[in-house]
Amino acid sequence: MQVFIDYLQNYIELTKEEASLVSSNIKSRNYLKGQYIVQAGDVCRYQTFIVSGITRTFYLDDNGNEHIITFGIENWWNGDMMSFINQSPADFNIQCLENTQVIQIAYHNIENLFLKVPKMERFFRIIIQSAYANTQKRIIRNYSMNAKERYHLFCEEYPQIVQRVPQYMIASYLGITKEFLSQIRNQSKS
Amino acid sequence: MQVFIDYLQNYIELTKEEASLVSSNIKSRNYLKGQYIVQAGDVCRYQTFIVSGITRTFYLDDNGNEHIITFGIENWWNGDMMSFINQSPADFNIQCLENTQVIQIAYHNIENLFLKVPKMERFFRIIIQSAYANTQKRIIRNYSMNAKERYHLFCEEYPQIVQRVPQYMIASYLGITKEFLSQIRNQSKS
DNA sequence: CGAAAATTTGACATGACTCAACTGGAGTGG
DNA sequence: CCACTCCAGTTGAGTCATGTCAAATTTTCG
Repeated sequence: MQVFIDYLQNYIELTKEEASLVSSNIKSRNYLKGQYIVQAGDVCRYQTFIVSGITRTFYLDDNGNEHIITFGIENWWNGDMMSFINQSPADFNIQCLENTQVIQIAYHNIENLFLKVPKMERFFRIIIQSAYANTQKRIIRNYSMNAKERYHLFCEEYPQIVQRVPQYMIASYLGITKEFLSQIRNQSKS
Repeated sequence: MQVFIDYLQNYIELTKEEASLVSSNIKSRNYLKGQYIVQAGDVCRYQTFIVSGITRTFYLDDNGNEHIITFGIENWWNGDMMSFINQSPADFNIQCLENTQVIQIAYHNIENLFLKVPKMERFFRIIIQSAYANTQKRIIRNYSMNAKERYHLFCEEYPQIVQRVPQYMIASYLGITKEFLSQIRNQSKS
């Protein structure tokens, strides 16, 4: 828990009472490799903060193809935002790719927490703002760069992820086939 | 101004005093067709709410190609989020495609407003949350649908936009060339 | 060691792009 | 009201980036 409070203090200042209010509204939980934090069709009941481990958020389209929307690593947030906001069935699956420890805030607790500690509202605004800005950046990259460029940029920006997840998932994240990624990697060697 | 206060009340309840605090921190402004609300390289000083008119937000890549990230119409927000948050030079341009009336909140006023009316913090969290969820949806669509499917979906979802902006801009938004969009439209007729 | 999972390889197919030429308004000015 | 230009949209030929499918190879891990 303390890890999480420390992390929060990077964004907002909490008094002792506020910190303990936060603590009483969160839960720690451990998932095994392969387990799901959210499954498409279920309601996403928590915002999930990753303490350790790694996750992937993916969408299964009508043709049965998986599309990875994002990975989650230490100190990142995860969750199907739409599903959480509206408490409606999730479109996405979130699966742990390693044993993963998380901190979770339940929907009914978060609203409660926002009332008692308005600073938390601020905190989430800040977090989501930058997640939003990053998604926009991603859209641009998909449009203005080719697959090879996107791959190399990804390797630079997220070396920790490249090392820890299978290549075919990176291909999926980049929006290309595993075969084509393989080809790209081959070219780069020469 | 009142239009904007009414709009806010859809999301949060404001007392008279709060409403007047909001009013005193916003400004109305009119832009002509072709004018820029934000230009890449400048700092984005405002969050901009569109009362009437239409805008496009686009990115100019290293090869000189424009990529439309989003359009903005009545009751939508606009702004380069990264630039606004960090008060750093903007990557994006926001241009009016018609004469456009907006409400703007300046960076220094918004922080001030958040302090005095914490509900506004809540309001922005909600707005940005759904903007974020929409961008994620867009990424999935780009990956799981081809150009023709994306075009038809766009026509269904945003008929108001299709009617009001030139075709080559829609092609740019969809991530394809104007020539290819033209071809798609031809196929669909038969 | 053996089976399953991940990656690679190669032949072929295709969606989407490029470039250049052409068409058809919508001003604009004489 | 005509001639001219400008801009958006269309058409077509050729090309390229990326996908598909199937088989071979390598890696992982029980």
